[in-house]
Amino acid sequence: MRRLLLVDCDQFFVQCARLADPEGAGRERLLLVGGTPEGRGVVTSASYETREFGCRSAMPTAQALRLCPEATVVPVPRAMCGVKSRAVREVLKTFTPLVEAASIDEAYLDLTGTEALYHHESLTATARRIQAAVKAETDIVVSLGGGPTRVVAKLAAERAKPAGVHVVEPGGEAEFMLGFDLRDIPGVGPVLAERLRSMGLVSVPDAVGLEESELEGMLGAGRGSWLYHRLRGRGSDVVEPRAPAKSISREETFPRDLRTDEELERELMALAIRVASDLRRQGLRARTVTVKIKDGDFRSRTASRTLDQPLESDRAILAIARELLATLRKRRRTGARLVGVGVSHFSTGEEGTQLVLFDAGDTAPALETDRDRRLSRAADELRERFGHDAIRPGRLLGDG
DNA sequence: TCTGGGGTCCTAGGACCC
DNA sequence: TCTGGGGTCCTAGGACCC
Repeated sequence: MRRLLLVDCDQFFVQCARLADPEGAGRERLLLVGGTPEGRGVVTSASYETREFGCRSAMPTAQALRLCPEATVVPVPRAMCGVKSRAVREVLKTFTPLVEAASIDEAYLDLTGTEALYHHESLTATARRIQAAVKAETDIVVSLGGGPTRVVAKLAAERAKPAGVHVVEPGGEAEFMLGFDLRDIPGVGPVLAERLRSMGLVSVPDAVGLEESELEGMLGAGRGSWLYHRLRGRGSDVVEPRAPAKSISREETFPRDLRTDEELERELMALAIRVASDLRRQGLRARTVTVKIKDGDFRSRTASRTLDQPLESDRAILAIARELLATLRKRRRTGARLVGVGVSHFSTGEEGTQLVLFDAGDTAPALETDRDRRLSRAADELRERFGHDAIRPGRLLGDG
């Protein structure tokens, strides 16, 4: 039986916004982070005070403002969020080497085997010391949940908020789970929750009496068995460092739907260049390029292409992206609210070079040449020295 | 008043190879 | 000449998380 903790920052973006601007956002009790009053953005984090009015994260900001007209809206303080996220993680690492950053504001800790080190204090006592240390060293308020599995630790942290600690003792998982709705279980989203509700199942007690085979019959073997164990607080208890990223993508929702191919291509270019430069900054090349479009009616479509040769240059990645956008637009040409570009199937720069060497005898022309790569790297250097606006797309792409 | 941006994982069908 | 099964890769879509 493992001893896991989930450390979760309370209203993380709100805390960061207040720390970033003590005289402004720092004085606002009714604070919404993310989006704008007029635009299409949503709330990333709503202060506890605005939640009294019904404001929630992921809610359109305009809607949140109608619920709470006195609220102040500020943009996500990205830099401060990065600084505080890393700072919190550093504090956590002083308690155990087994720290898994699950997201920007959450981390799992495995304290199994630290009992002697911590003089056999309770997990609750350790959690309180961690909470105090994080506050003292980073000024960030966290809540902690403890339990033998990740799902139990996660739900315990929800129960602990705000600024609390809740530890579920070994053997107490099943009973603890009875206090939740199915929708609260991580992995049960809106779609599955609605499907369960249509079968008369809303809370954990509604479903916990069903046999595993019954749930499998209702949801399919995989999901049914998965849910059967989740209902009892069973699941993974593995805490390990996050694997390296598998994809990089950038997307943008426009203030108004774009109707023409020309407008969309212009946005696509900016996004492709951002993706490509982020890719190079991480020393990677990518074999797959994906373009995503979300039409005005919210239908989302993707097109992707995987190549033998891994790419890193602005020119090559944009060329593929353009082709994919044309495919999507040919299939359905209607107003688009969003376009996005992503890359995946990474190799490191070194591996990429190897592959290109092997392909040297191939008759197919290389999609990306050394000249493309040199141009892109030169653009990276200019950006580094003079800022993002120093580069004009024409020059950057080598056709100017 | 509609509904962000950055990710991960899963599924399912078809191509292709052995 | 007809038949098949398994494994892997690719593509598209979608659920889900924070």
